[in-house]
Amino acid sequence: MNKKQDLPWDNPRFRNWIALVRAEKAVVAALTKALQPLDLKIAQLDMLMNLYRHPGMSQHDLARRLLVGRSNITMLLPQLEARGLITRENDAKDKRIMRLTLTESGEILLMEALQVYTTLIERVMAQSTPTECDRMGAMMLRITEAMKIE
Amino acid sequence: MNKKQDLPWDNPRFRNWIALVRAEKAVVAALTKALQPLDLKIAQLDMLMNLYRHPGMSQHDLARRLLVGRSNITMLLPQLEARGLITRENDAKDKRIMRLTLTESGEILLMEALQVYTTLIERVMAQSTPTECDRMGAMMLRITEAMKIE
DNA sequence: ACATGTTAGTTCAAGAATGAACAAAAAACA
DNA sequence: TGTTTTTTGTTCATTCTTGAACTAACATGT
Repeated sequence: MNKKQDLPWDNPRFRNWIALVRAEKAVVAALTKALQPLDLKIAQLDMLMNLYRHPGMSQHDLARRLLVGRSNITMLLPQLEARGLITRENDAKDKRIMRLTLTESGEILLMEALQVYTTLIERVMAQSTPTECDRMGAMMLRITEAMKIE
Repeated sequence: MNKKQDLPWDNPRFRNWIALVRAEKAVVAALTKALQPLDLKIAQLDMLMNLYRHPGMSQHDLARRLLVGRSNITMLLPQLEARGLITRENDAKDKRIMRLTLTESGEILLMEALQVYTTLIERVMAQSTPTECDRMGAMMLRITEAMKIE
């Protein structure tokens, strides 16, 4: 076993993956900072975004969509509820389910946050041509699919 | 202000970014699971990798390279030290600095972990041609650079 | 030499995320 | 109907991560 040759740093594919991870971290850090004036965490923004697109969602669905545990949702939602950004109502038919919806002020804050988000992403994606960007996006969808299998 | 038109979901660039985030999460989840038999967390693997490439690194340098706080390093290193994977020695000249190095068993474990890591990344990157993969990697480097400025 | 400032590492309190165990409600099925 | 299983959400203990405050050691400048 030739050690040197097996080292992943010499592998272009590996280096490209590392580059992706670092880029993602850098953008997440920038987004975190950019959202501070709105007093919003990324996890909170993710929740608001999902509730905007799917009003009346249950906590379980929200957790699945965000790829987090149900308990995490239970812990984080009260913050948003206390700020009046969302409402939690019991489902009429199924008393286990909590139906989540954005309030008006929640929607307003979301729109502000999305403005911040898109501005940042524009800057990120301005680093490549639209074609290149689309190609990357398609590649990422394939990767996500590949990870689901086995 | 046309609301519908401004929604980021209609923006291809935005969708591509979301795809990247989801792919990264999926791969991280897969890697976390793949490393379980070795009883290694990703954060620990990152540390071992860096110590392998830069023996005698200080904790501060390690923190900067991993983009985490210094205190995080302080909290996590004792685990690796207790398992005999690394050593921490005071620098001879500057008594503030702790010099970190991999032990032999640390290096052995690292090699096993790298095998797991590279196998996974091969599967990830097999989703695209080498050219496409390189293009993506270059794009990520540009993004990282763009995030550093301002 | 001495005062000031900077750097390396630690400690601590707080927030976020996880998974296991649990209660209540609903669904499946005999 | 009555029993069992599944689903939804909560609670709890644990781990990870952060940022601020702190100590010790070094550096700078007068």
